[in-house]
Amino acid sequence: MIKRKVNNMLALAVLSLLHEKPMHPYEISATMKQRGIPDVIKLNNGSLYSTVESLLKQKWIVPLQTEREGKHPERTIYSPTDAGREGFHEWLRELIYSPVKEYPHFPAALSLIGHIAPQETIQLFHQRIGYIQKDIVERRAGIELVLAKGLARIFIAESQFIVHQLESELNWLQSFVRDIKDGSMTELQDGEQVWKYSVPVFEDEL
Amino acid sequence: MIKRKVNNMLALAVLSLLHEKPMHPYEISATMKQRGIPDVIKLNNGSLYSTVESLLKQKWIVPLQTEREGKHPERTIYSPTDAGREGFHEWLRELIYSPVKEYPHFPAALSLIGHIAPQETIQLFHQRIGYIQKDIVERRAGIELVLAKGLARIFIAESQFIVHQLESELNWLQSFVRDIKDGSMTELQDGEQVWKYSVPVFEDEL
DNA sequence: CATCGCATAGTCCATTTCGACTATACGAAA
DNA sequence: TTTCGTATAGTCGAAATGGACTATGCGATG
Repeated sequence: MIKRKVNNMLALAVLSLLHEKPMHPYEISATMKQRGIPDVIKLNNGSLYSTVESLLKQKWIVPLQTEREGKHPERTIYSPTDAGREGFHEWLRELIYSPVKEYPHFPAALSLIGHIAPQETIQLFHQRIGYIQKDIVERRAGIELVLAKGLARIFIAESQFIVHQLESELNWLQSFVRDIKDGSMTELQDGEQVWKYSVPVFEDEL
Repeated sequence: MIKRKVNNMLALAVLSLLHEKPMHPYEISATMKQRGIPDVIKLNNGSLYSTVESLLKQKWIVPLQTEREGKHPERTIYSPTDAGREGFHEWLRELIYSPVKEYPHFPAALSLIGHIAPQETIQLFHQRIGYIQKDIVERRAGIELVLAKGLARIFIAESQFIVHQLESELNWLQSFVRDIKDGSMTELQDGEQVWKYSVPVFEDEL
């Protein structure tokens, strides 16, 4: 995995938009919102302007012109350089073919699940299941809407992927709840259901 | 979703360890490595010390004593406060029941897949499939090893979840490749396979 | 006709994060 | 005996991030 200087997804999105047409940062931001990019790439003002700054430093974009309208602040319109276009494509390819190490919160929390009693765990899982189900329904509706407008399937690849992964998570959550309930992971201690070998500390103490 | 002051997973892991026994930061780091925590929570030196600093500021931990050995730097041993223990449990519960908005790289890249030609996309997907398959095999082996040592299933919940999600991704990748190959998403243009409605820019230009 | 809210366009700065660096101790190899 | 690698324990500074803030224009609404 190459060590990239500019290495945040927002920069990738910026490049992809400038690829289409030169814009000033605010227009970039507006266009992103309109296209729903903030659903998959975190967007906020501060980061955007500082990202544009780094792209500039790396010479992946150049200011094309600056203009002003009324007494609004000056707007600088940027355009990608050849290096920027190439860098964008290579980066995008790499993101597709090579999985990146990431640290989602849920598995991290799962690794500490021993700190929560089995019965409460079941409750918490049920709540999560509810949220995920709702999310799936909403995303599916969004997909239907887009397809109804006649847009090509290529534009909803990411949504379909996300829904697919959510469904998979749902299945896992439900099967884990079943496993807790059937008692293979717990035992009775002083009239309470506890995990077998509850928390790592017990190993040290034995 | 509550706005937490200390809000990085490393802090959660620190609390979970101090929960077991007071330690100095270096011992925390070493214990984490030994337990494989860096697989699910990003660990690096700088972050660890600054995380401990914030936990201290929030009064979730307190220095218990400081000692020194030879001419090594002084070691400060920390212990969780009552607020720390409570905060830890509440935080952990919340992470289980409530899905957090996250921004994994792959869906972000997928949303820009229109910038890559269908044939190359197939190639890139095949590479990714290879990496994922390898990852699954390795993780499965790791799980077998842990179970062989007689550790309870509760300790590998996160690994099983991750493998489950990887398998799901694998299925999606393979089905997407099939969809590209069967031609429903592409069309012939000047003798080349291109996406139907290749890149958003074309819409504007029509 | 005043003002309320939203769109426009961006700045500022406190934290966080990350990686490189410092510096000692200590056993094994050359 | 020097030197090399590794473990111990942590510091430092550049860069990224996030959110609050500034300031104007402009249409709708009471």
